[in-house]
Amino acid sequence: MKTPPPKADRRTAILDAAEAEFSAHGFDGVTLRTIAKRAGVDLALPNYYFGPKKQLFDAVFIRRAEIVNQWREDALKAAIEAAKPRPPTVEAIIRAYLEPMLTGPHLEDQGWKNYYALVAYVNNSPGWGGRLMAEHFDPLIRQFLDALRLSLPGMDEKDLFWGYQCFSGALTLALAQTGRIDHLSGGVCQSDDLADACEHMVHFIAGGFEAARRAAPAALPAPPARRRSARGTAA
Amino acid sequence: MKTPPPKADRRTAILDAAEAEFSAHGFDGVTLRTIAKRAGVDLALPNYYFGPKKQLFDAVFIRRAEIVNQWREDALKAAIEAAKPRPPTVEAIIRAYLEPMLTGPHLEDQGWKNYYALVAYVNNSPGWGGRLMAEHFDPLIRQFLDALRLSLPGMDEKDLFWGYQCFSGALTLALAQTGRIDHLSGGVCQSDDLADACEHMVHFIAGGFEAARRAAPAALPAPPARRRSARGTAA
DNA sequence: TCCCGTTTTCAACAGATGTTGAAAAATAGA
DNA sequence: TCTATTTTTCAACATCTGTTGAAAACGGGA
Repeated sequence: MKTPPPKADRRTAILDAAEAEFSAHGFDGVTLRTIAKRAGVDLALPNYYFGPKKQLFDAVFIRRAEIVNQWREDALKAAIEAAKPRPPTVEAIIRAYLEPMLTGPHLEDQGWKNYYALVAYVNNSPGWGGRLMAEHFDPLIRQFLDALRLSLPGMDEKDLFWGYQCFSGALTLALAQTGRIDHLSGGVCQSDDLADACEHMVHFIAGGFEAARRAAPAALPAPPARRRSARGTAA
Repeated sequence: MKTPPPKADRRTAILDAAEAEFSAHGFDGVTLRTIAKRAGVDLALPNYYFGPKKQLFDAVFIRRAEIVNQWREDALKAAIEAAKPRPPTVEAIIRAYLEPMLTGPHLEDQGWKNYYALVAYVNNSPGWGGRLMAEHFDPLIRQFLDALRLSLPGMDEKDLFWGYQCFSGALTLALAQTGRIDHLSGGVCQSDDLADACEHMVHFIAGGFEAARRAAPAALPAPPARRRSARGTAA
């Protein structure tokens, strides 16, 4: 009566259904009727619990955000602790960023896979997507950037941020689980095998950051000459 | 009478408008009325020229695909030629893949930037997006993978494909130009400065591929022991 | 048992959506 | 000019969309 009792909890049924639908078809590709039918509830019930459609989407996005953030923060602190008094390796930091999300028993739950695809969708959506990401993930990202700065002494700030952009892009595409790599590799890689993706990403991304630092022109007054050829502007 | 005369060409006006709208809001986030209004034409005209909505989307996607493919194929061949008789460096291959898209005078045209955002949208869309990408970009991608194989002797196939997945993800997020990196870096990086993104990506991605080869367990009978801790499945 | 707050259902709304057919206008060939 | 073809407009269609208000069903405390 006072606190909302978790009874048979149709709330989570709605969230699960919305999660699956939104992650597969995007915000505008999904109707409340589809969600309600999938959740096995009346059409009016999502609105009763969550208000308008956009608030339902936000509720889905937020539900698991703090959980995964906590995992990653713990992993980062553990990596720093394990390496003391020196800063951890770049690879250890990347691993702390990726492993809590991409490996572990929670991946048996299809709901988590749907959620990851949803995060990928949001991260690639211009405008409102960026706001959602910034609000819920930026604080932790800054912690990782701070750790990377310590592990990559002398690295230029611009290189660091562009490096993170590469990192984030690689992770985002992995989270999307589009099946592209399955087709391209002829089945050698499976995009829903997130643990496999993680293990490979760790090496690739760590190597990328270190190469980006090596290639940095540090504080040279003049940048190296660009080699480009002119080309027509359209067709 | 025989050939469709390109007159005042409302066709391209429609394609341009659709390109801008689809890239900003996705397929389902856009109405034909919005596109028609933006193009300054009647609502029925898109349907007259392109058929149903999905075919209009495909027409937008295809229009510039062959152009950019031709650019990249030329750049790859030039890189191979320039390095003969040895294979080109990994960095040269990555550069041939990125520079034709991300640098050059065609980026003055906002239409091209919109198109790139559209490609990012398609590449992150599960299901039908993968089919579009595969149909129009896979042949060229396989050429680049072949070149990478020659430049990375001894690299495991799985590592190569997962490396390409990282590469593709980094590029895709850059193409999306979501503005995330602007906010995160406090203005140090600008996501619509694709030439800057390109120059940094070249080093990062080339380093990633080389690190992925170094880290490869080659053909060891038993993979190295995984280090993970158990964790709860949800909350 | 009754009562009251919560949850669920039902039916309907006002507006938007993709698509179409027929009419009108423009165009080009004779 | 007349004529045949293409292009453009107009109006409407059937359907679907998010949202809502009122009624009904439920559930636990007296």
